[in-house]
Amino acid sequence: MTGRRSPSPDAGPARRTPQRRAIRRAFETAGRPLAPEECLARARREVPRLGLATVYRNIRRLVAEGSLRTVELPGAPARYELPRAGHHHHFHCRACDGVFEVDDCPGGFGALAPGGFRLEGHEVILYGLCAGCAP
Amino acid sequence: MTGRRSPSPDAGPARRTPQRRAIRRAFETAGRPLAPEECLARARREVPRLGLATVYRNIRRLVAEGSLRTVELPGAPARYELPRAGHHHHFHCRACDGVFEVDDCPGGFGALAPGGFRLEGHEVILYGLCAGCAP
DNA sequence: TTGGATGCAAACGCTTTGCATAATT
DNA sequence: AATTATGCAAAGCGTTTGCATCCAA
Repeated sequence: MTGRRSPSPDAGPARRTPQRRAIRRAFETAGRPLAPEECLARARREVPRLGLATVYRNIRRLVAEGSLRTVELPGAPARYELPRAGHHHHFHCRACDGVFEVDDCPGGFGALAPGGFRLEGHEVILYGLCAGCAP
Repeated sequence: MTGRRSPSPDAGPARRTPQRRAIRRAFETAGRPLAPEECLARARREVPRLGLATVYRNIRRLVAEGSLRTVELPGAPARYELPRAGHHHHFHCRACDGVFEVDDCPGGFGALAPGGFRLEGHEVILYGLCAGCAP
């Protein structure tokens, strides 16, 4: 046996708490990837005393469980989204800072990698103005 | 007139210091984008007492001058590279964490943006193993 | 009752800034 | 001599962790 009990991490089966419900609901109702702070703001509508640390802990757990997926962005805090069907990318609005799903992928990356490099994956991020911010 | 003298920022014409020389040389000899810490390590070979803050300040100034370009990456500290000719993207090695230039671009992003969105730019990051790390 | 979950605050890693000192022009 | 540049340490920002308390099972 390990001999050393888990330090404090949320290891066992998840318990049903109002915080968890509110956090999960924030993602379900957003319809787009959320940053932790955005998730906090939304979830606080249900649980006003909710703390940011709780949001981070739950996001981490949901990601580990596969109920949430991490969306890493260049030069911006990560967003988190509910897992969707196919391979897709994201659009980052320069005005409202919102992130939106983009269903498709141009493909054709195989030829880009320099000789001797092994290509294992890719990321595409589109920038501009979302429908709500475009004039 | 402004009436208030510059707070402390490096505003005037750049002076020639050994630190600056070493920092610029770090990028010139690297042949690939560098993170601030990588730049520090390289520049310290010439100026051992060089401080990290000095590296950050000089990088910021070089970027403002256009002598250096920022390479932002998802979930990783930004790199900085000497400005090259055409539009290009980057390859991020999962093993050594190094970043390398990729000369081409697949294009074809125009069709991806959702309806009503205004596409203004894009970023592509390739992942895998660089020539030095590939088996 | 009991171990996981929460909230608050402190700690962290990366980056920026304040300030006294060192160095360039 | 006048100022900018440097180095160090402290502050900021987003994220994680420690800990006493709270609560679901």
